[in-house]
Amino acid sequence: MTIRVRFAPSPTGFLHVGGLRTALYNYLFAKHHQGKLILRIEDTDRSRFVENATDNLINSLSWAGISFDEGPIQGGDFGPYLQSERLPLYKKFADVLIQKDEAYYAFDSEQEIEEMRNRLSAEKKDPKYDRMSMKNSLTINDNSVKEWINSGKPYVIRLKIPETGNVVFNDIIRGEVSVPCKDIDDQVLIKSDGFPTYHLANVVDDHLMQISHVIRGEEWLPSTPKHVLLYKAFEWDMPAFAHLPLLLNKDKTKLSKRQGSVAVEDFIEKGYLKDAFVNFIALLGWNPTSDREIYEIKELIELFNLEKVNKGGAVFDTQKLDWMNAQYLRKLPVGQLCEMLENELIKRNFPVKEKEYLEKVIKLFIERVNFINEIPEIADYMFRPPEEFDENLKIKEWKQDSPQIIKLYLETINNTSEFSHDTLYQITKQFCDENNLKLKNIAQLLRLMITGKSAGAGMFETMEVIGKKIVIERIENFLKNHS
RNA sequence: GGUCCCGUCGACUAGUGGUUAGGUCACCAGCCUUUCACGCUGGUAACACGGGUUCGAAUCCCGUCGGGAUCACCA
Repeated sequence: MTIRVRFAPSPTGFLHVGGLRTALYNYLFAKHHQGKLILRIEDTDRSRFVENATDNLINSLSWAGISFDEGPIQGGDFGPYLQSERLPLYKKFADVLIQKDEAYYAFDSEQEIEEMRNRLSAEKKDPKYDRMSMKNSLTINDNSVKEWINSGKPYVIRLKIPETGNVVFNDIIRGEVSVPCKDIDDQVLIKSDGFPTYHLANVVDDHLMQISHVIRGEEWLPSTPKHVLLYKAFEWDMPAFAHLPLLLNKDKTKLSKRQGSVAVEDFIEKGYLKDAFVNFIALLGWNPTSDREIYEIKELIELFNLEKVNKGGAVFDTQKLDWMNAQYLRKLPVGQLCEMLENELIKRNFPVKEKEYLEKVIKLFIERVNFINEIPEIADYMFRPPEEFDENLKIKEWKQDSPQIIKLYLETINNTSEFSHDTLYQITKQFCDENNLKLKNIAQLLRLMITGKSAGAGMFETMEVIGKKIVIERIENFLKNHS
């Protein structure tokens, strides 16, 4: 059997990280089995249609490196891949169900349904569609039904759930799941606007597109029995089901916008590296062994299997993601890091520096950041004079006798022609010995005057990169203002 | 509330009857050191609870509790 899986988002906005993980697992599963990955857009809800949402979805997906074998853009033998373009199909299959007495027409108004629910609630019963007390093709005669339909008045088609028995199905991740039929509602299949509901459309399409495995979020688990019943009503073979654990907020509720960023776009914007992000997401709910954290996509494909997917939800905590981003950042070639840094500098209107200079800055700071965009923040002084000086550092290091010491020191370095880390280190060390000082004191004093900050890269390396002229300028300037 | 799913350190997880319950992030301490990081070493920290089954349970069964999802003419 050839493996065919699909990612089936509805285009209602941006790609959610949970959606990305679902797509990723589908992708890994497909690639692992040399199968096909299909993108199907579930746009059967006209009221929630969002312009450009599909493009956004595809952009985020392709940023993450998830490509599809079939879909609305690349096409395929099982199209169209937009549900809104498959409308006649659903109607046809709904009619099949009516013929087989597995579904029925219903003519109730919204208000009538609400009244029914209120009545049921008052009687302490489940507010399910109360088939026999309502207006539908089960309760009114055939002629009236025909008349209603021919008159063009709105109606829906509902699935006729068996009254007794259980729906039992197997989930690859959870094992056997069983639900009593009496707890399942007569699901609307075709809405009064003629569009199918998700339930009908997804079953029909999965069948027609020959989907072998339905891999989707756990939020679909409660409605899976309806889908199972649908397959049975059509007498179709069922795909295998795998319901993925949810991605959670810190408070363990389903990951949502209210508690922080959830759009993949936001994470791209924040500067996360694609490989780091994918690596991290992949390990949220699945682990090959747990003695390793960093995996290339190739390895993920090789190792992935649904059986090892966890059952419990996973809190989406970005702390480890940040660490992982740093790991990937440090593996990147310097040239690429330079380009990234350059973009960040331009974005901030920092003075433009040549590539060689940026390379040196990268080398100084790459071990100190999780994101490239942190460099302009923590190392602004590499690009322009410090605008302020750390007060605490000043109080701690700038003593009564500091001006004299620095003046003396200034003379020493003024006389050196070679302004490299090694020579600066030697000179400073010697200077300290001669003046009975500790290297530490001078270094921190220099840091204060040249960078204004208490933390940074090695001071002599920093001075080497900034260069003699500017270093001396900054020291003199500081002396002028602090004598 | 009904139904379904789930329950190992703060977080991500390994574990499938016998382990001092392991790893990673975070946190703490020490080392390194011109500061901050990196790195290295060490540390705090978990099997929700109660019954069984068994010579022996994190692992199997039942119950309790807790958490979540879902109950639309949304997906």
